[in-house]
Amino acid sequence: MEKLTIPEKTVERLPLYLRRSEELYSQGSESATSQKFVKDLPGISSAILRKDLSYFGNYGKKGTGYEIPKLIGRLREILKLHVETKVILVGAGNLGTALLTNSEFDHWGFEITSAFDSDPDVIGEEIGGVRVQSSQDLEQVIQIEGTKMAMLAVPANNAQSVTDSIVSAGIRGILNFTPILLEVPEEITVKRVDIMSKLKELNYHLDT
Amino acid sequence: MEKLTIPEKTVERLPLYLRRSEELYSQGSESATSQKFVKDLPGISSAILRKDLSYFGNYGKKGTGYEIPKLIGRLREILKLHVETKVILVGAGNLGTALLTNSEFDHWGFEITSAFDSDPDVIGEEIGGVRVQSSQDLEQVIQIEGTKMAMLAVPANNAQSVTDSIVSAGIRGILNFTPILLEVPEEITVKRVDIMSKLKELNYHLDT
DNA sequence: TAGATTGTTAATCGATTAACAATC
DNA sequence: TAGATTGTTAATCGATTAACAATC
Repeated sequence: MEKLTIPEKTVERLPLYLRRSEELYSQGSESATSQKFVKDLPGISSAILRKDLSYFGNYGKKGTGYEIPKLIGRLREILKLHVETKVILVGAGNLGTALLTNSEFDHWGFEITSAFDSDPDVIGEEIGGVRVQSSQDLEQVIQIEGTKMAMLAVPANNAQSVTDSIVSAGIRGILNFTPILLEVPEEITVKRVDIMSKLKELNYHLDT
Repeated sequence: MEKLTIPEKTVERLPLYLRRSEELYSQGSESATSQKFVKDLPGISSAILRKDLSYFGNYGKKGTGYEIPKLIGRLREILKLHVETKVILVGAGNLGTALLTNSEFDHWGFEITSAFDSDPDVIGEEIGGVRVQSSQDLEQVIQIEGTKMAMLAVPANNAQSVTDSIVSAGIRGILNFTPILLEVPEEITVKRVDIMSKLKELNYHLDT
């Protein structure tokens, strides 16, 4: 069977399409043309929207456009939002607390199953419905739960050692909120949330 | 005078190069070849590093590579880290607090000059050396300070109205931490910190 | 000098856009 | 049917890579 590979750029745009669909729907639109759809999505043309969607099937109606509720359903399927993916959080400081109390995870098919911290004052606290556990139990809990994804919101100086530990316990994907460039085996995927780089790009654009 | 435009992708990689340079330096390296430099920078080849750097001048030495301290200095110049750029923060909740107590801003040439919130319990508090002001004073403070950049860490339902207000007060670049797709005039630049999209991409890679 | 690596050119690759036949 | 827009092809554009002359 031939496996069609979806371009990386397309994968990156899909969540944006879902957000935009939900926005249009909440504004009362039942359908939208590709033109109307990409209005206010900077850098995305109607042609690219049509091409991106066409990788997954024929969702539009020639002459009229796309039915929003149907599109939302399809995008939620493609993005597998009906399956709950377990994620752990390491580091329950201010940022960790913001993540634990963020209601978006649920909407996007994620469940933060456990949170960890090394501060005795924080261990045992319940934040956003999750009880914070000791970092000492990290590896054990990952192995028991079988969790494959982790968010890393610890201080920079702990980032690499925590990474080594969660990777050896079975974590395969890491969302890294620290400024550290983590070293991991090549089969492990790391994505960074890099605020400073984003700010610098913004700054660069304002100057240009 | 001809203005050489730097590719967007190159601009995005520069902060990463600075981080990697500082990492190498802190590990005791005084110099590095392009090969050694891009080790552990996934998706970046030595050729692309050399090409990116060559847009700004000849920083390497043929036969030996790049001198790290010199490279750090050059990158800090290119990225204009010697100039302090003023940024305001709107929303001093958990995420806002994490930003206010993040020491990276200073290192990257940013100063959070003011923070705003609408919660009376938070207004007047000092967080990370910045006193939280009332959102009612937002426009006035922006105009007096002449700030051009803002970070938006407010609840989703306030995001668009706060945006309208800061844009009318003179803000030209926004780093958006909310899930809302902001509508702004086309001369205003918005960048998003989109955690759910990053998690979804990560998730997609683990499945594939 | 001999060995090594940069800076740069030309070739390749992939993604975006323009354009239009198919069709609702 | 007439008008409009999708889905898709071919052309364009831009970014990455391979390769090597220049040179430290």
